[in-house]
Amino acid sequence: MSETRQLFGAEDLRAKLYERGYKMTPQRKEILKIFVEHSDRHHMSAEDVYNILRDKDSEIGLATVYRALDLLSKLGILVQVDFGDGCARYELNTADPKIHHHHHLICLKCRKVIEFEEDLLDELEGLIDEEFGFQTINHEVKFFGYCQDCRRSMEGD
Amino acid sequence: MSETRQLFGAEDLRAKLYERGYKMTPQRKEILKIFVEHSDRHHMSAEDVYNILRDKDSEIGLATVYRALDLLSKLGILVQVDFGDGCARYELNTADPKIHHHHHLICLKCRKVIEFEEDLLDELEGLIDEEFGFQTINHEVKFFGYCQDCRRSMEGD
DNA sequence: ATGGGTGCAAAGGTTTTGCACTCCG
DNA sequence: CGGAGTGCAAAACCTTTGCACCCAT
Repeated sequence: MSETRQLFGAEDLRAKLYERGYKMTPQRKEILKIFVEHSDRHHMSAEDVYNILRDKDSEIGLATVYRALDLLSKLGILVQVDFGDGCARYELNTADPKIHHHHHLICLKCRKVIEFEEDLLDELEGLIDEEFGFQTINHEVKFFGYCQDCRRSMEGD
Repeated sequence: MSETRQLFGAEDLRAKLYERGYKMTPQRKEILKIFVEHSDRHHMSAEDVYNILRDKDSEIGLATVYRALDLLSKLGILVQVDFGDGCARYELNTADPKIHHHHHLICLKCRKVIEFEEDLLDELEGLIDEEFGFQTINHEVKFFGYCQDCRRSMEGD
């Protein structure tokens, strides 16, 4: 009875892969593990993951990282987010679809990303289905602006 | 007394450019004109704009298109949006900051983009300033999912 | 006239792909 | 075993940059 185990284990991965006819490999396991271990350090790019692997003396190639991130996203284990900084980023998708609605404040000056929780949009999804017949799988809300620190440092302008 | 003139004219552009020390050029005028003329066909990429220019036998180079799109965004005339399809897209920023809050429904299957208006988030910006001291300049809301057509065509699955 | 702007081509960065080899099931 | 998965390097993309020339101001 380990339903409230931590985030996402190797067996969850195996099951999800098997479900769709993919194989479990050490590479996929290792890459997912990095996201679980770095669940504090959200939204990592392929390069970020690759660098962590190299630090660990892993032999996993960059192409494999890209392929794994893509696959894990398709399986709904990761979600891709894009902060307009020229590379795709990924973060763990928490299991409960009602929980993963955190959003991002992106500072246009220092590029810092602040997260916040907000479930305000759930009701909106219902309206969107009614009006457009559109079934929302995931949504993404980003606020671009200036963070507290940068606002202070710009006061002189 | 032409305050309610159409979208965005050459003189508005000249003024905005001058204001920041940039020059008015035929290229910049032409590129903006494309957005005004194609205000129905939203969110165009640099390549899209370049192709329209080529159809018109314009000599404007792709690098100039990129530079102009970047500049027009900095001036607040265009806004950059990203649908995760590998290239940056741009659309006209309507003059009134309270009006431009339309958002996007992006179909994961056919890549169609549906727009909808929703000002629900204005109140949220106030809360964000209070809580994080973050000053929002612009926000972006995207719903990823399946459109009506694709849902129908997938019914067999 | 003069400094910003342009066009071209080359370089840059991220992501994808072809192919031989490996290894999971 | 057999086919999916991997690693490497090359290719493919989108975007930026260097440079000589051009043209708004």
